Amino acid sequence: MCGRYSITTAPEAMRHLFDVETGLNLEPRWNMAPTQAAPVIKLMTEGPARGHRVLAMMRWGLVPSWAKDTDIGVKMINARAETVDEKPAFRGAYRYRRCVIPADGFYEWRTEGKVKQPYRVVRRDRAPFGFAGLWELWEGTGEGSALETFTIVTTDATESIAHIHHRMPVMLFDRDAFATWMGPDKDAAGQLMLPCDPGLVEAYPVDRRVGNVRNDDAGLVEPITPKPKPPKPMQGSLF
DNA sequence: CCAGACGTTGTT
DNA sequence: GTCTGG
DNA sequence: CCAGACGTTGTT
DNA sequence: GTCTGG
Repeated sequence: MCGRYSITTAPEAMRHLFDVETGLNLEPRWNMAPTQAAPVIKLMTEGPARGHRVLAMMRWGLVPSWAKDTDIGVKMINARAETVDEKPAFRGAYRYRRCVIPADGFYEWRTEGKVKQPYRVVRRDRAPFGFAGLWELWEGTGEGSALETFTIVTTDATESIAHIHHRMPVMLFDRDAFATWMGPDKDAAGQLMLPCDPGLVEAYPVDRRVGNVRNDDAGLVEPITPKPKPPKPMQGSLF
């Protein structure tokens, strides 16, 4: 699945790749976590700019419009591609509010013996990409409580990373895919919800510090070389 | 009809 | 074990 | 997703 | 809001 990712791409490169203007001052994020505000590309749904692409900061964890409070969002950080067209929590967003979340890697944890080892999944060419996402507007009760939130669509893991984890986010690799995903044709968008070509991605182990959301620095994306096990002390004496 | 859920992952 | 915070 | 808390009373 | 369970 996808519960942590990175987006360190320079704003200028993001504007170019996603064809969207932004006045936002985007700092690199090596450790984006649920409930945090992340840059998301959507189409304006109303007003004179209707249909235009915009980059907005949204909270990760979709809060449906009918929710009494925003707590439910924590449980909605991912949406299964297989059921996104049916589930009450996602159906409306899937039909009308598909979005693209800029990223340049995501993290998956694998339990290895006693430790949970994090891996970072990236494109083999190290280029940024987009996650297929859905967004919602939650207006709450009072004035000024409006909140935009998003979720990341997941599918089966592609073969090259399946040894780490059996699910992965739906990845969009180029401008055509971004346009189709956000476009009006729901069924065309649905065709994109597949595991990616295994040749396009790879995974490598990273520092376990990424587990703590308070850590957010460039060291988190550096490959680590697994520590060799300390040699066992000699049992008995040879002499 | 009303009440209550509405989600995913991983593990057993 | 389960919930909350980030 | 993981990490870290998980509680109350009274006193300062 | 809308679906499911009873």
